[in-house]
Amino acid sequence: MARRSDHTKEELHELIVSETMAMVESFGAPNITAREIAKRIGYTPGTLYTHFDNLAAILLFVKARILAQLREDVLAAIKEARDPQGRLLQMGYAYVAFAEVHPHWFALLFNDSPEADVAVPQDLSQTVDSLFDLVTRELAILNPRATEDELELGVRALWCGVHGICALSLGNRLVTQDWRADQQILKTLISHFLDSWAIAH
Amino acid sequence: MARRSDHTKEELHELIVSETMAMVESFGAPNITAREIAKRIGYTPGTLYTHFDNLAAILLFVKARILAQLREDVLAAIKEARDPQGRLLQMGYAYVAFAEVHPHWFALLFNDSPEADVAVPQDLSQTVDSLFDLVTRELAILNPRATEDELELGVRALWCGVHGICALSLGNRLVTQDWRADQQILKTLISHFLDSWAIAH
DNA sequence: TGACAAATTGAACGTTGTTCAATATTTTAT
DNA sequence: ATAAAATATTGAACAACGTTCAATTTGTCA
Repeated sequence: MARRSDHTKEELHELIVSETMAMVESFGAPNITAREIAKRIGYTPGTLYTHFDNLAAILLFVKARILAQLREDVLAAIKEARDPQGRLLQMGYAYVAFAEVHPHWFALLFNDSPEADVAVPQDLSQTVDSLFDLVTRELAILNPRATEDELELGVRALWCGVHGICALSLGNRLVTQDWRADQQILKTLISHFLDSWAIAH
Repeated sequence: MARRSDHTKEELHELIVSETMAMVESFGAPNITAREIAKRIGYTPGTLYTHFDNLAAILLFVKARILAQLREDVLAAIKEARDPQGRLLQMGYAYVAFAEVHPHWFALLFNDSPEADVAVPQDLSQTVDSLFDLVTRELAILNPRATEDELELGVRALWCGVHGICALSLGNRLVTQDWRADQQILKTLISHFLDSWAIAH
């Protein structure tokens, strides 16, 4: 059993969140138990509840970290190409790759309905916004005459499109089944969309 | 307590599945309990397990019904338009509308990872295949010169795109937030994709 | 009517998230 | 240094969960 001076409040918070994040990655959020988290960090379950309201609250912190990591991946992908089309394609690749390399993380981010009693922290919205801006910038270059509304619609349409590939290639094999050509699907989707986008209006 | 002669085996099977389906619609699959199902149909929990292997098995039957209903909605939508673009748009509308009218059904269909010990029945795959064919037909009309591989890629790209809108407009408001213009996003996505599709190759 | 088959029950098991009085430890005040 | 106050941690407990299964009830058929 752990001593009080083993970790400061902050260290323990960090310990819990990072351990949970690792557990989610390996066996998925639905299989996470408070008792297992506690055992792994060398404490008893009760301790978790002196630092967090409940399990959902812990997972919310994990969510924020996962999203931050996804953002980093997408940011890094931008440097892989010099033209807008290429950058958007690379960003899409990064997004899909993230979902396939860390399926459980991705599932936690998007499949879990948020608990009603826990508010979504600003962190999450801000990170999402910054990702939106990245896409918006490229779409604006490709079509300088697009209005703000058109841009917003375009970003969301493209984002949803890419996201759909991830969502369907995840655990549920109802649509993508064993086709496994997600990258080709991604290229098809983005190319056709951008083809028309660059000309339109 | 229920009598043996109250329902035949088939009636009880039907009773369980349809009651569960209604429960999923109103408060979501994760909040379904075996005890509550049993109470609602006037039996004890044990009875469920003489007709189904476990809760997941019941939900699998529910899944099949939900998918069948989604298929009917999409089928009905085809009659709403006379040209391929219009039909594809209507199908997309139907898909998105289904997700928004029955969010819990949709979530069960696509968010739930299938249990490892329960096999996906043919029912599901077949229904999905028939939906695929509907989209393929329209895309083939729009571009008669597309190869089979291109068609398959196109269908999946489009499907994923539409699905992404649903996935993101669901419980998780991380991306679509309160924008609520899913139909506009849908139209943007499909229009741009088809614009390029009809010309390309 | 009696024997057999089948359906249903209800108590039980192990596990879950969560709570909270009791305990152990550290910090502060004297 | 010692006592007192503050805080962290524990571990037992609770209700609810999915699931199992011996016991019981019910229906069927000879």
